[in-house]
Amino acid sequence: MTDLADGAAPRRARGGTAPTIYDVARAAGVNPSTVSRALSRPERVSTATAQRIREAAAELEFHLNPTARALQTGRTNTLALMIGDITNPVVFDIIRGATAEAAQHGCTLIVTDSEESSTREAADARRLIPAVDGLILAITRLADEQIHDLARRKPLVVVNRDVGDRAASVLADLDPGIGAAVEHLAELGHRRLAYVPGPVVSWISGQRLLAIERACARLGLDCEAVGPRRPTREGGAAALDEVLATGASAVLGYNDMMMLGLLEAAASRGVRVPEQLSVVGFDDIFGADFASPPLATVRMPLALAGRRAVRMVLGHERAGAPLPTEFVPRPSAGPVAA
Amino acid sequence: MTDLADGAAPRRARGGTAPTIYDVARAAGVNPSTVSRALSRPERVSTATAQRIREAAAELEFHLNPTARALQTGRTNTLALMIGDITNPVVFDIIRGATAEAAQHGCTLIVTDSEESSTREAADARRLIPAVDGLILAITRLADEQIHDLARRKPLVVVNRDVGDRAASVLADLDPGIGAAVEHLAELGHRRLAYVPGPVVSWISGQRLLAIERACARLGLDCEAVGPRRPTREGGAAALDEVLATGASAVLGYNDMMMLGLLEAAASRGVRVPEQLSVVGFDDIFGADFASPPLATVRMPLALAGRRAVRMVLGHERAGAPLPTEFVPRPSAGPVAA
DNA sequence: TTGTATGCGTTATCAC
DNA sequence: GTGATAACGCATACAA
Repeated sequence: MTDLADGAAPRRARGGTAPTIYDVARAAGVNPSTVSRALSRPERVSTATAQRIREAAAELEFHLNPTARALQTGRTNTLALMIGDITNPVVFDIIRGATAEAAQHGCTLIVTDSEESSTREAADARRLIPAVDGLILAITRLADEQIHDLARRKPLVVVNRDVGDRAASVLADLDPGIGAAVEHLAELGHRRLAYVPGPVVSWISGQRLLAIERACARLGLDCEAVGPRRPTREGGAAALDEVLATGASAVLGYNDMMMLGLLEAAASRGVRVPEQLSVVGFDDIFGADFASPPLATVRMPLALAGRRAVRMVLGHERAGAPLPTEFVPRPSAGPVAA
Repeated sequence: MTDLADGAAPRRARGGTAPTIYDVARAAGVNPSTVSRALSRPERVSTATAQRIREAAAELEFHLNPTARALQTGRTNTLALMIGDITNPVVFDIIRGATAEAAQHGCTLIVTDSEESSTREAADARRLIPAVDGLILAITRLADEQIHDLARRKPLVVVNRDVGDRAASVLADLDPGIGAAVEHLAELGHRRLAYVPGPVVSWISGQRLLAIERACARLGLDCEAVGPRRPTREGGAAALDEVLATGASAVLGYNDMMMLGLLEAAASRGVRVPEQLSVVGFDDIFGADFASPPLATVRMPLALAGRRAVRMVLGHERAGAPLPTEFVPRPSAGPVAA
């Protein structure tokens, strides 16, 4: 079978470098191309030689060189997950779902953080695109046209943003979650709502407002949007005054981060939640459940979105129905004061 | 932009495939090897031809194929950052620091999540190691020997764990932060502390206890460790009874996640913090500052740790002094009841 | 079923 | 300073 090695260590045909299929071929007494077949297309090789080759490979601790394979096949088994701002807790679940799904397909995931810079995001995309089989964009700052250009070169999926029919996207159906949230507020006696938008350029922020307005129209509530804010705790805190000025008894915010900030501002200024103001966020990020008071929120299945994005970019799934959102009632949404 | 060859679009020498240095060479009227030099080693080419080549490359929208380059040079300009559990918020600062530093060096970062499985971590490492220039292990579940094996094949840095002199690591100096925390508790009148360890296998958990014991010895306090727990909110919540049973007036936990859980358990059971029990965590994760009450904690500069890990694995920095930790006082640590 | 020959796109080693 | 040519390690038509 194998020559006697002079130790427990696998014998390396050549110095410190990793063994190649040539080394395996020599050890197994076959041609290198047979080794390649045995490892990539086992069904095209007799079971006997396949067995011999596997043993030789194991003995040598051989592993296919992914770079060489990629150069030949054009496929890298690698996906890029481009994150606009990795400090945003919503991406945690997306990353987790995506890495898990990618692993199931034998794919590795490259995660980039653009630190909110569209310039950097564009540069990373250009650099990465020849080295990956597909791109997933989460919280992208790129313009629709830039996204379309990328999508012409490699499979591309955008999470949580509709960029038209020239690029695929994983979207959420906001109505179930937002509908339930507004219904809940209506049942608690609220009649007048405020919405704190995120960045004006955010497509999803606009969608959230539209869904809120649909629900309000259906249930006969008023809704007023205040000035847009940065999607941060500071932005939410800064919005408190304006929200109170609207006379609304409940506020919905672009995301949890902002409402967490608004909650802090309310506490430090003696505005009681939910007695004086009910608060509802979006995303159900880490911390929403143990904020004080715990933050009611509308969430979408982000890990599922990450998984679906991977399946779509790999061509294993076509764009399906939007993912359902869900309302999570918590103490920050309470009855309107008598 | 259109794909029409005779439009304003860059002319593609061949069909849909990306242009190569051969295409650039033909367009610039030079040899392919000169193109390669002009792009990788501009100083070895006359400025005139370099200029011509750059123009031709730009015209063709040419980009070096990183796969082919990697096959030839053996360098991929890629690092793997292997995360033991990506749901742990501490890793996000590490990821952020590492991605930023890697970007500065023109390196891309592959992030993996082992989902707490050492088997999977080992498999990912074996699969990735031929495709990267180095490995960074954060929250690794691998045994020291496995780590040493990997370190023999590629540069490797472990974050927050000492694996001896056979692999590099980025460590924290726990004494400043823990010393300040214990001093703070002592000044508040505490005399008896409890420590809730994380997993018994966790090297860093043991280190934290040792540092606490050093500080207690110095300041004349008592410290008792209770049974180890899972490093989760559930684990921390489950430890509450045992902590109270020790008679300690203050508890330090392996990490913030656990102490956040303990805080919740205390609230739901009517144990007032800090009046009946002061609580101190580790890591200063997202949410620690707005928990109720806000959680005092000891933090290390995790983003800096990520940056340093990248520099070390790239060979740009040798292991330096441990990174300093810092105590962050917050209301969960208060005066001992009279 | 297996072996032969060639190409993937780049860099490296020579010549010139 | 530039050109020709051989690797890098694998996959794949094609021949046997």
